[in-house]
Amino acid sequence: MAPNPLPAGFYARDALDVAADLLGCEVAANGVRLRITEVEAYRFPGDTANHARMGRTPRNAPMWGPPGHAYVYLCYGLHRMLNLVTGPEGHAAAVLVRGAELISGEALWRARRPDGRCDGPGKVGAALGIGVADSGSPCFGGGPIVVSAGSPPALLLAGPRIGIDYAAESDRVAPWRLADGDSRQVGRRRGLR
DNA sequence: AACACGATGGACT
DNA sequence: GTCCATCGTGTTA
Repeated sequence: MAPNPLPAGFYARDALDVAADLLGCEVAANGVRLRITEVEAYRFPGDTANHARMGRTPRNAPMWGPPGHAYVYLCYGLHRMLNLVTGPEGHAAAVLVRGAELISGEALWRARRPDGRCDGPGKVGAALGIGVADSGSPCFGGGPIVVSAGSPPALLLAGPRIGIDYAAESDRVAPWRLADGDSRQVGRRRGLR
């Protein structure tokens, strides 16, 4: 029997623990394969930065569904952001993929990211060529986005999240953004340690 | 039906 | 550091 590509319990734990496990994992879509270098946990309940904080809506519906699925949304009318849904069904937590390094698919990567940068969530979405139509699809086989095991970082950094000024102070300062300290594909290093 | 705004990125000072 | 493109979404009326 083939090993389950989704490790038992991998997505049944707190989003912050899953975020740490996702660092170094690989994500592939539309001909490009990347290694995840920066992530951000959106916990549930009680996280005032979480898109699901006000309850279920058509957009955030995948967050309330089973773990191991994608939640993709359009930000600022321009950027497609990739999240991986965590926790059991009904637990609307997710991990935002904020940065990644190229593994393969260089031609497409160059076409989508001419400057070679992939140190922000909108850039990751662009590099993978994903769209909101991919929201809700499975991420461990059978879907357009596939996540698999990779090489974990030797140096793990943690720091406050970015771009959530609307959230409560406690949620803004919480070190729920994680990064591979040895990677160049990491956004604002300010606050990471 | 109208409206305010964003889990950003890129250009610019 | 500042400015703002761009449009789907959620809220309010």
